[in-house]
Amino acid sequence: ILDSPESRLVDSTFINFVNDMNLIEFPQKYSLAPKRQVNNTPHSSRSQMRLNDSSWSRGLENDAERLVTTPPRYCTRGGHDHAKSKRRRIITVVQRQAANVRERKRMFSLNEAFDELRRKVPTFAYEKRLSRIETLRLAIVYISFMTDLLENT
DNA sequence: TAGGCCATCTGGTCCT
DNA sequence: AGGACCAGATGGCCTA
Repeated sequence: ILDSPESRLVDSTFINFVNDMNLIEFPQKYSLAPKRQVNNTPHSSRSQMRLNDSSWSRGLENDAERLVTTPPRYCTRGGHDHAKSKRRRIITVVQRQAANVRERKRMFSLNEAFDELRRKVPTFAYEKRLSRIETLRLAIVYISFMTDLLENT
Protein backbone atom coordinates (compact mmCIF):
# COMPACT_ATOMS: atom_id res chain seq x y z
CA ILE A 1 0.00 0.00 0.00
CA LEU A 2 1.50 3.25 -1.03
CA ASP A 3 1.03 6.46 0.78
CA SER A 4 0.74 9.36 -1.59
CA PRO A 5 -2.33 10.04 -3.70
CA GLU A 6 -0.25 10.11 -6.84
CA SER A 7 0.80 6.57 -6.22
CA ARG A 8 -2.66 5.33 -7.13
CA LEU A 9 -1.71 6.04 -10.69
CA VAL A 10 1.30 3.85 -10.42
CA ASP A 11 0.95 0.23 -11.34
CA SER A 12 2.59 -2.77 -9.81
CA THR A 13 5.75 -2.01 -11.74
CA PHE A 14 6.55 0.71 -9.35
CA ILE A 15 5.70 -1.32 -6.32
CA ASN A 16 8.15 -3.92 -7.53
CA PHE A 17 10.60 -1.17 -8.16
CA VAL A 18 10.24 0.11 -4.64
CA ASN A 19 10.71 -3.38 -3.32
CA ASP A 20 13.75 -3.89 -5.48
CA MET A 21 15.38 -0.75 -4.28
CA ASN A 22 15.51 -2.38 -0.93
CA LEU A 23 18.00 -4.83 -2.28
CA ILE A 24 19.76 -2.81 -4.89
CA GLU A 25 19.80 0.93 -4.49
CA PHE A 26 20.08 1.50 -0.82
CA PRO A 27 22.33 0.23 1.86
CA GLN A 28 20.55 -1.22 4.85
CA LYS A 29 20.17 2.15 6.37
CA TYR A 30 17.94 3.44 3.60
CA SER A 31 15.83 0.37 3.35
CA LEU A 32 12.26 0.97 2.25
CA ALA A 33 11.01 -2.03 4.08
CA PRO A 34 9.43 -1.33 7.39
CA LYS A 35 12.11 -1.19 10.01
CA ARG A 36 9.61 -1.91 12.67
CA GLN A 37 5.91 -2.42 13.01
CA VAL A 38 3.34 0.22 12.76
CA ASN A 39 3.53 2.87 15.40
CA ASN A 40 0.47 4.56 14.04
CA THR A 41 1.62 7.97 15.03
CA PRO A 42 4.71 8.00 12.90
CA HIS A 43 6.21 10.81 14.88
CA SER A 44 3.14 12.60 13.56
CA SER A 45 5.59 14.95 12.04
CA ARG A 46 7.82 15.29 15.00
CA SER A 47 9.51 18.42 13.88
CA GLN A 48 6.20 20.05 13.28
CA MET A 49 5.05 19.18 16.75
CA ARG A 50 8.14 20.54 18.29
CA LEU A 51 7.93 23.72 16.35
CA ASN A 52 4.31 24.15 17.23
CA ASP A 53 4.55 23.38 20.88
CA SER A 54 5.50 26.88 21.86
CA SER A 55 9.14 26.37 21.04
CA TRP A 56 8.97 29.61 19.16
CA SER A 57 8.04 31.56 22.21
CA ARG A 58 10.33 29.45 24.32
CA GLY A 59 13.12 30.38 21.97
CA LEU A 60 12.29 33.98 22.29
CA GLU A 61 12.13 33.78 26.05
CA ASN A 62 15.43 32.00 26.27
CA ASP A 63 17.32 34.14 23.81
CA ALA A 64 18.20 36.87 26.21
CA GLU A 65 19.19 34.50 28.97
CA ARG A 66 21.41 32.47 26.67
CA LEU A 67 23.10 35.49 25.31
CA VAL A 68 24.04 36.47 28.81
CA THR A 69 24.94 33.09 30.24
CA THR A 70 26.39 31.21 27.29
CA PRO A 71 29.95 31.96 26.37
CA PRO A 72 30.36 32.62 22.65
CA ARG A 73 31.42 29.69 20.52
CA TYR A 74 33.86 30.39 17.83
CA CYS A 75 34.24 28.18 14.83
CA THR A 76 37.23 28.16 12.56
CA ARG A 77 35.66 27.43 9.25
CA GLY A 78 37.78 27.76 6.18
CA GLY A 79 40.95 27.79 8.14
CA HIS A 80 41.24 31.50 8.77
CA ASP A 81 40.91 32.78 12.26
CA HIS A 82 38.83 35.76 13.18
CA ALA A 83 41.68 38.14 13.74
CA LYS A 84 42.54 37.83 10.09
CA SER A 85 39.03 38.07 8.71
CA LYS A 86 38.39 41.08 6.54
CA ARG A 87 35.75 42.73 8.61
CA ARG A 88 34.17 41.57 11.78
CA ARG A 89 30.55 42.44 11.99
CA ILE A 90 29.56 43.53 15.44
CA ILE A 91 25.95 42.93 16.21
CA THR A 92 23.90 43.85 19.21
CA VAL A 93 21.99 41.48 21.43
CA VAL A 94 18.77 42.62 19.82
CA GLN A 95 20.14 41.99 16.34
CA ARG A 96 21.34 38.56 17.41
CA GLN A 97 17.90 37.73 18.77
CA ALA A 98 16.31 38.90 15.55
CA ALA A 99 18.75 36.81 13.52
CA ASN A 100 17.91 33.78 15.62
CA VAL A 101 14.21 34.28 15.00
CA ARG A 102 14.80 34.64 11.27
CA GLU A 103 16.88 31.50 11.25
CA ARG A 104 14.15 29.60 13.09
CA LYS A 105 11.62 30.79 10.53
CA ARG A 106 13.92 29.81 7.70
CA MET A 107 14.39 26.33 9.08
CA PHE A 108 10.66 26.07 9.66
CA SER A 109 9.90 26.78 6.01
CA LEU A 110 12.63 24.37 4.99
CA ASN A 111 10.94 21.69 7.05
CA GLU A 112 7.58 22.54 5.51
CA ALA A 113 9.13 21.93 2.13
CA PHE A 114 10.51 18.62 3.32
CA ASP A 115 7.08 17.62 4.60
CA GLU A 116 5.58 18.49 1.25
CA LEU A 117 8.19 16.44 -0.53
CA ARG A 118 7.54 13.55 1.86
CA ARG A 119 3.92 13.56 0.81
CA LYS A 120 4.88 13.44 -2.85
CA VAL A 121 7.21 10.50 -2.77
CA PRO A 122 5.56 7.12 -2.48
CA THR A 123 6.30 5.20 0.64
CA PHE A 124 4.76 2.33 2.47
CA ALA A 125 2.04 3.56 4.77
CA TYR A 126 3.31 1.57 7.70
CA GLU A 127 6.82 2.76 7.32
CA LYS A 128 8.17 5.19 9.81
CA ARG A 129 8.46 8.78 8.81
CA LEU A 130 11.29 9.38 6.39
CA SER A 131 14.17 11.43 7.60
CA ARG A 132 15.23 14.44 5.55
CA ILE A 133 18.14 12.64 3.92
CA GLU A 134 15.97 9.60 3.19
CA THR A 135 13.35 11.86 1.64
CA LEU A 136 15.89 13.44 -0.67
CA ARG A 137 17.40 10.16 -1.73
CA LEU A 138 14.04 8.57 -2.35
CA ALA A 139 12.89 11.59 -4.35
CA ILE A 140 15.97 11.31 -6.55
CA VAL A 141 15.32 7.65 -7.19
CA TYR A 142 11.62 8.26 -7.77
CA ILE A 143 12.27 10.99 -10.32
CA SER A 144 14.79 8.82 -12.11
CA PHE A 145 12.33 5.99 -12.23
CA MET A 146 9.55 8.17 -13.60
CA THR A 147 11.88 9.66 -16.18
CA ASP A 148 12.86 6.22 -17.38
CA LEU A 149 9.23 5.22 -17.49
CA LEU A 150 8.36 8.18 -19.70
CA GLU A 151 11.27 7.64 -22.02
CA ASN A 152 10.46 3.98 -22.51
CA THR A 153 6.79 4.41 -23.33
C1' DT B 1 24.56 3.21 25.83
C1' DA B 2 25.81 4.51 21.16
C1' DG B 3 24.27 6.41 17.09
C1' DG B 4 20.87 8.83 14.21
C1' DC B 5 18.05 12.69 13.66
C1' DC B 6 16.67 17.10 14.64
C1' DA B 7 16.23 22.02 16.61
C1' DT B 8 18.73 25.77 17.74
C1' DC B 9 22.49 28.98 18.18
C1' DT B 10 26.18 31.19 16.04
C1' DG B 11 29.54 33.53 13.04
C1' DG B 12 31.07 33.87 8.28
C1' DT B 13 29.94 34.95 3.55
C1' DC B 14 27.05 36.41 -0.16
C1' DC B 15 23.70 39.44 -2.02
C1' DT B 16 20.61 43.45 -2.38
C1' DA C 1 23.92 47.91 6.58
C1' DG C 2 21.18 44.18 7.04
C1' DG C 3 18.83 39.95 5.53
C1' DA C 4 19.47 35.30 3.51
C1' DC C 5 22.04 31.40 3.35
C1' DC C 6 25.32 28.16 5.02
C1' DA C 7 27.86 25.04 7.93
C1' DG C 8 29.84 23.80 12.47
C1' DA C 9 28.76 22.96 17.26
C1' DT C 10 25.86 21.42 20.82
C1' DG C 11 22.29 19.22 23.34
C1' DG C 12 17.89 16.62 23.56
C1' DC C 13 15.08 12.81 22.19
C1' DC C 14 14.42 8.28 20.45
C1' DT C 15 15.52 3.60 19.06
C1' DA C 16 18.16 -0.65 18.55
